[in-house]
Amino acid sequence: MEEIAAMAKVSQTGVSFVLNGKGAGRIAKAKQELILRLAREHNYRPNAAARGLRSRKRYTVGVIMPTPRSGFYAGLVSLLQTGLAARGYMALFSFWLVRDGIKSAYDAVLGHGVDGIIAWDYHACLANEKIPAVIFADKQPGFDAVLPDFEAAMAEAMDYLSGLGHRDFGYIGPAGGERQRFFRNELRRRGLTPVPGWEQDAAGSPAAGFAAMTRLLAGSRRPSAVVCHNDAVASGAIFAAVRRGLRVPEELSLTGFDNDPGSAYTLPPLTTFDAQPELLADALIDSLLRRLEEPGLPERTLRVCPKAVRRESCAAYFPSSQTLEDV
Amino acid sequence: MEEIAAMAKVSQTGVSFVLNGKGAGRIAKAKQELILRLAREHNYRPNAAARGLRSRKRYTVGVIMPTPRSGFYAGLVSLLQTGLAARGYMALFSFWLVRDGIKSAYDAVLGHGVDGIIAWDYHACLANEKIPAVIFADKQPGFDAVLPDFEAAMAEAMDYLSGLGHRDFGYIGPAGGERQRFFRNELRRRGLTPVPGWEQDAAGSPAAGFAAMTRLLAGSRRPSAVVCHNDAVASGAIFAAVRRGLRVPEELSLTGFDNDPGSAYTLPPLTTFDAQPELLADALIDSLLRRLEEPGLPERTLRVCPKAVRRESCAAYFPSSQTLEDV
DNA sequence: CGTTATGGGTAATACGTATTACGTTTTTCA
DNA sequence: TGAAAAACGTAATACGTATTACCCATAACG
Repeated sequence: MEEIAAMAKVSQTGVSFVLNGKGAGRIAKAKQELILRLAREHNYRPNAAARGLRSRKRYTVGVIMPTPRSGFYAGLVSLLQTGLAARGYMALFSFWLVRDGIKSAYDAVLGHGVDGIIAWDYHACLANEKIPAVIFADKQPGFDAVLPDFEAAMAEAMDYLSGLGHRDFGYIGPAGGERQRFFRNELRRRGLTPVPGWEQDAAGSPAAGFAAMTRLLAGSRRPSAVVCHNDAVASGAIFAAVRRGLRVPEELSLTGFDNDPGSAYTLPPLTTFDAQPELLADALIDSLLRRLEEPGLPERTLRVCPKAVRRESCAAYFPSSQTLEDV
Repeated sequence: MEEIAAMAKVSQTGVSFVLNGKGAGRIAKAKQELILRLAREHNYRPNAAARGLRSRKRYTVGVIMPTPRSGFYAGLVSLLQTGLAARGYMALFSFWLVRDGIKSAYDAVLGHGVDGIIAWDYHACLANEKIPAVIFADKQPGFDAVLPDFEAAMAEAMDYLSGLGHRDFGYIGPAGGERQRFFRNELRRRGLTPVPGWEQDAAGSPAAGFAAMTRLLAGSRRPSAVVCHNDAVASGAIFAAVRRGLRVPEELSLTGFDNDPGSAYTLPPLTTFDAQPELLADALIDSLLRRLEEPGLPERTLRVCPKAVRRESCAAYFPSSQTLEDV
């Protein structure tokens, strides 16, 4: 910057003003253009560290989320990065694998200095550090939030399956998770009770889904429809069912969540709920930047309702599926 | 830092020395411990901008890569981030969607100030900016590189299929890409010539694979084995073939690349080549950090050979698959 | 004509850290 | 005992930018 100042025969101050668009009424028009041209030709790039030090804006936001494994999560990562970049911000991702790694994920991001944070689920760190944050898929008083409305989606899934005649429902997904709770609510609303063995624990991978469905099918009776936590789990579950000799969807209906890019090409193609990652990413970015620009704003919670994508993994209730012996 | 200095009754200088482990012989043992304790209790975090400004080390590396869409790429992203974090660095990802977006991807990263760059393919920017870099899947004189050995993997794939009796080979993947070149080399080595229509263009998504296989099968003759650019493409291709009424692998054998987390649960499970993302990520990180620490080192190229994963998508050559009429 | 605005410009400073160059006192050791 | 080394410590400065507080000259205005 000093060099450009010397070449244009002005002070460093002048160059700073011009490059930040505050030259009006301070530096002559002609000189402004000269400076801009020189900066471009020598492709000058302001030193982000110095700028950040002086103005306490880093143009950087931390994104703290679970380790991405599926195409769906990959898409979210890229949407966040590109969306943030489009608004002049850099995304600093920090992934946690297990829940107790969260603290260090926060440390990595905070140690590097960020203007704000996008976080998956709430974590106590957020309260201690007083840093602008928006929380994804969780609501905490005092923080903005973006919530995929899984409750509504679960209701829609169960309504759909009920409409097809199903009454024997299974669930595969993380035990104790939010979606499992919604699943049970829907059972209750229909006057049904959870059947032990028809709910199987599975982290969000195809392998876990495979294992869970295998366990589920080991029982003497089985449900006619299984709701899966996400598409990754569902793909493993379908595989397990088919390998067990079941016809999907004729003998077993399945649904997923997310609308993973691959879920249209499983056999059969998966009926699922598009989480609308573009909307989610937009909502997260907008919520955070809005708060960065205007800190005093009242809390805001945005809800994005997953959109049903009906494909071929659900069929009308098929009586003989009641017991394995019937098949 | 000044505050800690005041509390410990030393100068800021002293605190700086102690916190950077250079207190020996300068600050009394007891005071060192006091300072460390105070820093911990008030959970002091050095200002990264100031530190970066002063010492011209940002502990930051830029990762410039194509937009991740599959689980495989998601894994790579997370491996790079966590691997870098484990060595004290922060990853700044910048994704490009189409090739001409590469420039701005570089700009985003360079504008934020990074110590080094991990880049997918070589790009002219790298030569202009004189910044330490390691290139993935491409070799450029003057730069370190990490190369997945797709040439060897392709040879192994074709040897395997040849061993099963196949001689009519198709290929689905980006036209003009490196892997297509290797595919043709392997054809030539066997005295075969490419059949127009048996090579179909497809970017790396299941949807593209589906479309490509659909086009391929529209011809009057079809290959008995199709090599796919990656698992995402292969999953779409399998789907297209099965929907067309072909039995996989009995009537059509397929292979993929990458060993995507989902590829073990397609129907049938995909025979593929594990790119060994852990090794790749390690190699990239190690290559770059080594150069950051010791700039004068000679160029280094690391090769990682994908490992065959034989599952069920390939079968012995089946004569009647020669023409669609036979089926 | 005196006053005020406007155009054009700079010097000085602060941001928070790491490092260099200096001190002073105490210990070691020949 | 005297000199050198070690222990303990600080003041000053530089990193590159943004901003404040100034300055002077000329134009506009009552």
